[in-house]
Amino acid sequence: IFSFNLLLSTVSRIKRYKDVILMYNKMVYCNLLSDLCTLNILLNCFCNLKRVDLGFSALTLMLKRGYVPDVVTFTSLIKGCFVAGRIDEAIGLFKKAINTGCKLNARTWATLIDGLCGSGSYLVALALHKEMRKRNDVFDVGFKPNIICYSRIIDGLCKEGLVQKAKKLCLEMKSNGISPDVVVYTSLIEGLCYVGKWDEAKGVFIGMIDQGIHPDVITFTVLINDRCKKGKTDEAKGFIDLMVRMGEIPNSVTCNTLLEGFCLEGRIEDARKFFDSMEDNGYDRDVISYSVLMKGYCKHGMMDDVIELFEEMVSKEYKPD
RNA sequence: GCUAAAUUAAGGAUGA
Repeated sequence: IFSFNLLLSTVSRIKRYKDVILMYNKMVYCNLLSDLCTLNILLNCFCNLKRVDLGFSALTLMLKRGYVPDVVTFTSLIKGCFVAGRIDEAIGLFKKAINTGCKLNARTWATLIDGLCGSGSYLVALALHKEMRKRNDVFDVGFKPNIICYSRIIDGLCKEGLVQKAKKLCLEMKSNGISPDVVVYTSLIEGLCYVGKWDEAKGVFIGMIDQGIHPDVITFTVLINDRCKKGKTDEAKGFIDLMVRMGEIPNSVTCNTLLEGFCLEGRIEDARKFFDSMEDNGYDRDVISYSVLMKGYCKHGMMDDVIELFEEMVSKEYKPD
């Protein structure tokens, strides 16, 4: 059976889930007795085929055969529930796993956070996180969120405008010995910008540099985006200069953001100047660069320029989207 | 001891 499991897992890993099921059926036909591992592979295939219902059937079979579902079983089923949009059931399974004494690992937790954040249930994720922390203080249930898990929740909270909660979670993370990285800092900066706390955002930016965390192109783009949306495009331009001095090269997203800023301020000439300078500086352009500038021209009724720009875009083999 | 939850995994930015 080990050999068969190895075969099935290999086929499963290359995503040929249906073939796994066919092979499994042949095994049954040949009276080969499967074990828990085989059933886990099978169950996972059902879940990945968006058939959690069949996944649960596999679970039933497992129980009927006297096997005790393990971490792998639960993790697969949780993922399957999310794939099928059955969020409440995913949470229910997670709790059931803990209550039945099944020791969950970092991966199970990551799967749950991934599913919750992926469906926008950030507050649910936070509540579960808190609950798990409490539980783990009483009895070790294997709850050890890594920086990715923290980061997803922190970012989600920031996007909901709940920076205070995000900051608190970040402090908790630190107290657990995990230092915030560039992604976490960037999320917090974006969250602060989102609620209009620019000074505090700038403070975090300076703070991260003090901590030796180098802001990257995304960090700068977040700052630039905020300044642009607040009508402070010159200040935004200043950040482009700063990032270059700090060794970060603006990418197309960074440039598009500033381009949009100029357009929003009605400074179409400056937008064009910057657009041209992008080429000179070797900064990347993409379809969005053209779209943004064309939108600017449209708003000013400069239709000839729009057409000219569009033709230039097509001639440079940028595909209109 | 070998096989299972894609650990070559999973988190942050721009226009429409």
